[in-house]
Amino acid sequence: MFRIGEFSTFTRVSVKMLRHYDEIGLLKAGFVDPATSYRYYTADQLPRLNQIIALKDLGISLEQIGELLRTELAPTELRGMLKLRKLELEGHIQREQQRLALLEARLSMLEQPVEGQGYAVVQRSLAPLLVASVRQHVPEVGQPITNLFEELESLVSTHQARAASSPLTLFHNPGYREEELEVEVAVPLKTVIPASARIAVYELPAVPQAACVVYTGSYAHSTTALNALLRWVEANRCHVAGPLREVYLRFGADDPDSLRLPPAFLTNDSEQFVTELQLPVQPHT
Amino acid sequence: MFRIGEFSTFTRVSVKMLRHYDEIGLLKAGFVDPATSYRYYTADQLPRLNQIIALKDLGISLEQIGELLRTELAPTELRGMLKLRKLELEGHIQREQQRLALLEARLSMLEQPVEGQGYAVVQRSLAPLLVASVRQHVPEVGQPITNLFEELESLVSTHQARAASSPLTLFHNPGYREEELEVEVAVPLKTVIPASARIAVYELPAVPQAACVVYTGSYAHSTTALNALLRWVEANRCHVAGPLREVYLRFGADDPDSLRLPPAFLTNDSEQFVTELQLPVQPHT
DNA sequence: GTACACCTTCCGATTATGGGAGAGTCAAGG
DNA sequence: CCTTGACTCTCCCATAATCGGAAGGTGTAC
Repeated sequence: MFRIGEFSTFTRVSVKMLRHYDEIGLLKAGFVDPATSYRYYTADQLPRLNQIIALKDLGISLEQIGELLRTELAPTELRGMLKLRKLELEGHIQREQQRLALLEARLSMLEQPVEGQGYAVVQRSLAPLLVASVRQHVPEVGQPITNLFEELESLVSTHQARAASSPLTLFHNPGYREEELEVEVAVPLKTVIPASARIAVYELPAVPQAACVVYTGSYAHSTTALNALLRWVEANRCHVAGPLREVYLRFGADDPDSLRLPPAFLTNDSEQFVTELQLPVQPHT
Repeated sequence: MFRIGEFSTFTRVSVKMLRHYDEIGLLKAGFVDPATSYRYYTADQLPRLNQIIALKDLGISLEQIGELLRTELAPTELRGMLKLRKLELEGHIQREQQRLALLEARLSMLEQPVEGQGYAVVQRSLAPLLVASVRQHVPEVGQPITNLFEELESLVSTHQARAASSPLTLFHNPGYREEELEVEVAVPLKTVIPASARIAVYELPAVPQAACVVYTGSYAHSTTALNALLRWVEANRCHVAGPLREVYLRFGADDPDSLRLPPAFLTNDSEQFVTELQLPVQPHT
């Protein structure tokens, strides 16, 4: 039987935390003196505590750990989780690196004078466009969207209905933009093809007036371009009248004629990409 | 001028957060209607917000970001921070992997029956030992300790005072073990050498009774060994009477005779290491 | 002119963790 | 046997960044 302080020094878990684990039932003290309420721990409890801190280091919340330990998890299960977590961690690292790239773009933005960032914003109208599209909530722009494009393109190609213009993404104002991002990825069609539950086939409405800007380079630069767009909108005293569209004019540098490659977001070697942002606007108020 | 919701959708910062940033003065709304308290944002504020989220993604707290932006940071400075952060991130990744290794050890512990974990705990006495030592708070076991050993060994070798026994670490109960770990790393001496402010030279007291266990392999296994030790202490109804000692009997597999290599913690290829844990105990109560 | 989307403030919750107050307990030494 | 000092108890509060919700006011489009 060890007192809480001793147990704390050997397990390197703070007294506060041991008490906390006791409270939430994650690791109850082995014995509690009914007279003094002193907690006493036994060596038998060490394995469980070790499990707990191992799982905690895996990034699992205490609540989930409690559930896991309640089910007396088989070692193989743990192994599996370990592997899974390892993968997850690697993916995490990758995403971190992407973030760094994006961030680099954001920072480089600051190095130039804020005003003339060299983005030529033009106002024009957008023609209606027959498309096949998937609309979906995604946690963030990137891989998921590329996957959606792959799905769409493969479907459309089986019907040989692909029109020779660029694929695009529409960013729908998702409620008040808490939580997730609602995107609609769309590829142009020359003929109507059967829709499905997931995939809609319809005509994107014409837009009488849109502020448009073309940017080159990876997705990381889109922030800057959007910035220019909004600045234009403000300067011209219009207001936004529809979801932002992002049109992938050129992507896949080696194969500029192929429209069938989905855009590769956030890759490093994407400096040759050409993208247009289109923002529907209405003049005046 | 954009209303908060619109600004939110385009910057992908939630309305709640925009209001929060306004409150704490990180990004004040460009204009607040005095009658309605409506917040209005301008395109001019986009760069600043982009800075904020860039820095936030760097892992910097909002408070610090505020300070940074107040000083109108030079771009080169930002570059530097970026590089720094990148390094930091890589280090972080490395540590994560170490943690995974340690964790693997913890988990594998579970795969064996909890009882006989094959650790032979013996009780014996420890002789007094003249040492040079550094006592210091460290955030975690690992690199810092290795460095301390290097420092000690190099000092001792200039005096040619090294005794031919193993270096060790003492883990002092650091208060109640909140915050940091207080370790004392020590190398044995055959003669007294001058002490300094950092480095103490004295005789470690003899310990009449200590529970000892030898384990092989990397530091990751020490948890298990300590576990066995505490179990023994409990079973033999003694209690702990001093700081835990960790004696590095063999380390640096290629050069078993060299006592001058500091132990390499948490490395992968350390399966040949031999370490003894010694825990001073007192019988009975 | 009414509905509906949007905005406001205020209050509370989250998760893992620690600080501190005020009071009780244990063990060792006088 | 009593004091002392280290230890423990419970309770309350705080953090940082973020969200949820309630109650009430605003703007605008049909």
